[in-house]
Amino acid sequence: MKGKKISIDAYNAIYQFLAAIRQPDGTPLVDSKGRVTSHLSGLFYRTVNLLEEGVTPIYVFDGKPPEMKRGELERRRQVKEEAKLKYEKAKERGDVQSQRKYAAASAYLTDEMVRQSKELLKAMGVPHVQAPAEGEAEAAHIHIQGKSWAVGSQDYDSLLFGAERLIRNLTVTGRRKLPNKEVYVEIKPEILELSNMLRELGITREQLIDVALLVGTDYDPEGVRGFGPKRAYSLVKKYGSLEAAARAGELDLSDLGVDLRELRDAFLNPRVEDVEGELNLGEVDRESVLRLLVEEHDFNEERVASALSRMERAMSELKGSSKQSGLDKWF
DNA sequence: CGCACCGA
DNA sequence: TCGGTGCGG
Repeated sequence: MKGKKISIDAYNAIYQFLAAIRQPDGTPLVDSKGRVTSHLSGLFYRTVNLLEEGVTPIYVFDGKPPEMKRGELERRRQVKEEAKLKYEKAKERGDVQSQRKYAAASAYLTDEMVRQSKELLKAMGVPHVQAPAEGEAEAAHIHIQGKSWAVGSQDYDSLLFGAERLIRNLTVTGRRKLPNKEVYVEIKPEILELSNMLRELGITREQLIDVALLVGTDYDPEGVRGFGPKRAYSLVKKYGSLEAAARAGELDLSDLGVDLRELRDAFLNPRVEDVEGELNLGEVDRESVLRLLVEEHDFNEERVASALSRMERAMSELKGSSKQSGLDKWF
C-alpha cells in the first residue's frame, strides 16, 4: 500500500485504542492529572507507523448521527452501563481478567478525546475530515470521489455505502489480538473489493444491502428474526429483492424494525459532503506535538521525539514521491 | 495497541 | 531477526 491514501473511520480506530490500550486489570493509560491518554498513544504511534510504510491515513470523524441510529446508540449506551456494573463486581472479587474485559466494554469516547485527537493530527500534519453525519459514509464518499485508495475500518458498512475497497486490520506491526482469553493471534490486513465480492456472489450492491438489512445493521440491529448471512443471501439471490420475497410469502416486511425504503436510503443516499481539493500531508509541527503529548499529557519525551524523527523522514519521502497526486483512483 | 528490551 | 514480556501514561 506504499504511496496510497486510506480514508479511515476515526471514531472506529480511536475507540479501539481506547478499549485495547490498558493494563491487565483494565486501567487505561492516564496523565498525571488522571486524564485518559490511551487514545492519543494509539493514534500517534500507529499513524507514525503507517506513514513510515508510505501509507497516508485520512481520518474521518463522525458528525451528527442520523435519527434512525438513535435506538442503536441508546442500546449501546445501556450495554456499556451494564459492562460498567460487571466491571465493578469483577473488581470487588479481584477477577483481573474480567476487569479488563468489562473495562474495555464500558470504554466510551468523550468530546474532549475527539478534540484532542483532531489537535494531535493537525500538529502531525495528517489530514482529517469532519463528516456531516456518519464517518463511515463520508470515508466511503472520499474514496468514491477518488481522493483515497481505500477505506480503512473494522466495520463492513463502507461496502454498503458503496466503497470499492475496504481494508480491515490496517496495522503495521502485524500485531496480535486477543479474542476473549489471554490467547494472542496473528492478525493480517485484509483487502475486500466490492466489485469482486458482488461478482462472486452474483448480486448487486442494492441486493447486498437487502441481505444486510435482513441480518441486521446499525439502523435496525435485530434485522429479521431467523436470518443470518446464509439464509439472507439465499433469499435475496432467489427472489432478487425483499419486496419480491415478501410477495412470494417468504418474508413479512413488517418484521423489519424500520421502513424498508428508509433503511435502503440510509445506505444508498447517506448524508455526505464533498471535500475541496486533495487530502495531502502537511507540515509536522514538532513543537505542538511535543507540547501536547509531553508537556500536557506526560508522554516520554525521548519516545515521542524519536517517533517524530522517523515520521519527518517518512513524510519528506512521501511528499517527494509523485504517487501522492489525485491519480490514485482505483481504475 | 505499540514500544523497548531481552534472550535465543 | 524473531518471539516473548512488561510497561507506557
